[in-house]
Amino acid sequence: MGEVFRVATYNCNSIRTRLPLILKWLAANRPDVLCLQETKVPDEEFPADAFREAGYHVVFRGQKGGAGVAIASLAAPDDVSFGLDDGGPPDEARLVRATVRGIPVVNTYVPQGRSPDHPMFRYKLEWLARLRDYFDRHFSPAEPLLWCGDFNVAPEEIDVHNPVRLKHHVDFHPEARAALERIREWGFVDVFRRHHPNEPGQYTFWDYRVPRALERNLGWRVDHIWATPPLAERSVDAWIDREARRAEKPSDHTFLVAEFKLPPG
Amino acid sequence: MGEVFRVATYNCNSIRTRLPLILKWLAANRPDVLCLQETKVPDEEFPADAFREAGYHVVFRGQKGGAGVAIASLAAPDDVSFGLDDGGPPDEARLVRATVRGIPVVNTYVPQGRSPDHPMFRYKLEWLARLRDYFDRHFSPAEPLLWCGDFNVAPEEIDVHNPVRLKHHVDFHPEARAALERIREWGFVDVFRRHHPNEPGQYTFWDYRVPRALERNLGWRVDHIWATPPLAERSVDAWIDREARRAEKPSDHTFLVAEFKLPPG
DNA sequence: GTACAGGGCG
DNA sequence: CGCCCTGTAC
Repeated sequence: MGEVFRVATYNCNSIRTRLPLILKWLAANRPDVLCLQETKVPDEEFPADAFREAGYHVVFRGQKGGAGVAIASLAAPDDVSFGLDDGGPPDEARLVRATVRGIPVVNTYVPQGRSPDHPMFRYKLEWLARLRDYFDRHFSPAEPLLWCGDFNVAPEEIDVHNPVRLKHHVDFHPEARAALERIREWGFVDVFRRHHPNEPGQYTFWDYRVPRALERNLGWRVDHIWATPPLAERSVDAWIDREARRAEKPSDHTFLVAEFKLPPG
Repeated sequence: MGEVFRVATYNCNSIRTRLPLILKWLAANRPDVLCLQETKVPDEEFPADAFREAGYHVVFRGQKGGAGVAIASLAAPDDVSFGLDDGGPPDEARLVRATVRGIPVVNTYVPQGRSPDHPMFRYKLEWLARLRDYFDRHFSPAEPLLWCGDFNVAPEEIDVHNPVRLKHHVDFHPEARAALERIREWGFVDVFRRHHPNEPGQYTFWDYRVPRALERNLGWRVDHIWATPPLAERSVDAWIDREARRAEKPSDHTFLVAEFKLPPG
């Protein structure tokens, strides 16, 4: 037989502002794991009690200047750690890792990069290279592993509403896409795309500044759930919950969800 | 015989932040007139629709740098005007006047004065002198008239929690009290005090910066409803609604309410 | 467009 | 303490 394992990722763009929406979504969807990015709170202000009252464990790492990541889970998480551990800047508010029901989950908020000529863009490319190394040092593509989060990269032309005009945007820049491709080659499957091959217009982010971006579907697919092959093969479905982007005070991103059929026990 | 006319005043300290609280209070209390101060919005951002949906007319004058006044009324207002009209700075965001059901209402947000040695304190004293002249030019103490608002003056020792220590505060300064007394002498009755003579500890403002000011009742009575004698004689009750200061996101002030029995018609 | 930080203010 | 503002980031 086997049990369903439901995973979701959401760039909440302030956990303070989005807490009611997240609690409602958790109650309605009850995922085994929810990965959050851009929580934008220092740890002492993270609303951990609200998650516990909703029946979730939660681990998190934030700071004052933005960023911030968290993993909420129905089962208690094991082997929790934060940041890249290669001797470079650990950037702990951008990476949290936890093992839930035996499955290692890495949740990242990849640096956005500001503009192609800004030092932050070099840092983004370097960060993705360091992340590939991180997977290589800690995991094997032959074993189950989940990588979730806001990757700040749209992998393919199909993943942006205007691939020509956006060619030099930091989230669709050839160098950013190549850096992401290096990680995919290490051994990941794009779980959403596995269930929706060649489907255009499937986005997880719509820029607040673009008028009526959601209605006109002028979006980007920059949030992802990727899995190593032994886990990806067990995926049964994946979807984007656009309704959450139509809520009262929505984030500019929305929820991405994937389901896996796990062996019993 | 006769109908009740209920008037309220509230320094909301940002109409944007306080709108939910105000709408709830209006629904529960249904005053004929609500005078608001420190709306802190330019006119194009005043939430007039929300008042209309609550069944209220509303007139208002605001600006970018703070201040801002409004009069909401169940009946349509007549003779609406803004500011002092004596050739000096009109300061329109500090005075709104409207006639409701035949009763002229002047709603003011008197300048606070910053400190006794600051030019703004001289401006405050001058403003109160100009206001006395304004009443003299437009009205007669022999006719009904209401003056409501944040006067930024506690008239008597009984109206502050520590009259000795606060002697030189701009809101209890002898010169400010004298300037207010000049207006009272023109022909006003302090309606709240008429119904609560010699009652200490009756305040409408508690400084945010004083820890647990409300619980310790370290307040000030600086918000007022004053009436000319023919109207004051018809007042039947007046009270301070401290509950609104215990709400979710309260202002540092609270609502002051007065009721009048008007002749039929 | 939305939310942060930091500074001014009462 | 909790508004305003300005500037910055995405």
